[in-house]
Amino acid sequence: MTESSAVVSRNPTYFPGDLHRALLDAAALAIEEMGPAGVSLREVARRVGVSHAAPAHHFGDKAGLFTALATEGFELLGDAVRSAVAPDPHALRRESLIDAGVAYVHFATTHRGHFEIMWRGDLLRNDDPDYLLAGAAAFDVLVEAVRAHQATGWAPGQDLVDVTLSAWVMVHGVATLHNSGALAVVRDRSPEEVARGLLRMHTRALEST
Amino acid sequence: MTESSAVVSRNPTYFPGDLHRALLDAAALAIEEMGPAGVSLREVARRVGVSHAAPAHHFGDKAGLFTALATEGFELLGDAVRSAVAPDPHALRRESLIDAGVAYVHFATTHRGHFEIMWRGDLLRNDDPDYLLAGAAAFDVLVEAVRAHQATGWAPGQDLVDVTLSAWVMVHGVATLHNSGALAVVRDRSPEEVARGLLRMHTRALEST
DNA sequence: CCTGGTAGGTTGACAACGTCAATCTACACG
DNA sequence: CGTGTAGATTGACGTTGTCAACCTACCAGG
Repeated sequence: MTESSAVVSRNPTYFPGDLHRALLDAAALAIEEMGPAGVSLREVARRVGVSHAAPAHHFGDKAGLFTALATEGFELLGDAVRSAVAPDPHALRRESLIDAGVAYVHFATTHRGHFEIMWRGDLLRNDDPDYLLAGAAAFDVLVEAVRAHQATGWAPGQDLVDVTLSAWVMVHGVATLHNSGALAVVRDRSPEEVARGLLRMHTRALEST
Repeated sequence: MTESSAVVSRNPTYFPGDLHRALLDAAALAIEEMGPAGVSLREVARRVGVSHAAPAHHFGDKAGLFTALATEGFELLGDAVRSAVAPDPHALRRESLIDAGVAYVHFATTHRGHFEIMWRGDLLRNDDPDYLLAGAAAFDVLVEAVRAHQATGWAPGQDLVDVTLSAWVMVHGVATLHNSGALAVVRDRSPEEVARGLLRMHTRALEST
């Protein structure tokens, strides 16, 4: 321990562990702290402790890093919503849609680094196949939440995708307004509460249509 | 006409007309074309035909230009919603809230340059007094739209700000999802149509509560 | 041992960017 | 005619994204 207590590789060239992972984590944290516009590849490299060109080497370019982060964001978002909907897949509950929506908003507030980059087409390659696929998969999770809710007899006559779109628009509006600070100016309720209130109204409105 | 047909000032130092105005217009157009992240002060200056430092000279810095543009955006948005609500201020109509929301979405799609910058706190000074004031004024227009609707006997028991918040979240969700391209992936309906459907449901849900 | 080959990072360079101090220019006013 | 000043330019500096060239540790075959 003459040097320090940090784990240092004998090899100065090879990064100790998964640099890919470390870069994504650092990027997410940096976005959370400084906003997407304030993050540079060199800043991310500095945080991880590698050369300034290492991030570009791994992800092609800046858009590549952000695209990878956004893709991961969609996967995490899907996971979060899925586990909120179905703690037990066989127990149908009348709150599944509401819980899904609240989980969406909760993810947006607790994973700002990921969430903020997911919708910024000017910072990433929004025609990337993985990105598109992950986005579609996340939407499918929302559709499944509605289907589960509909299976309890709710809103039997409504088009599945239409109802999903309605709920999505609501929770996405809450999430983005909150993250831009606009929600706090008007009301000091938590975004999750606002979302829950909206979704309750939504489900009641379509109760037996 | 030895030179060209363009209107050229005899004076090379003074910009012919309102440079302030020209810079804002160029910035809005540039954002629409390249997204906020792709716009540089030098690019804006190039479009207008002035030196690279002229924009910063007028607006302090990049955040200053974007803040001014966002502030103008809130004013324009307020105007658009206001004139949609009350073509005749004495004619109470049951559609005033719906028209207001649709106008909100219509503005977002037809003024992307302004709308996209209005919510990006990392690119502007979101504690700027003018910016905050313009935002609050725009929200007040939404509140007035709800009040007008409520004056027809709709949703008499509901809190004014709460109902406004609900409608705002919906139309904002539609606007942002559309502008990020996500809406088109799921449904090919126009964002205005989606907003109208949502608001119709919203007004029916609270019809006599 | 040693001889390539390759994956993983580094280095150094370049143009473009935001910002700032210094400067210049045309006008207004005395 | 002289001087102040608002409006815009110039030139410089440090930072950024990107790219080509390079370097280093590891691996396989002889």
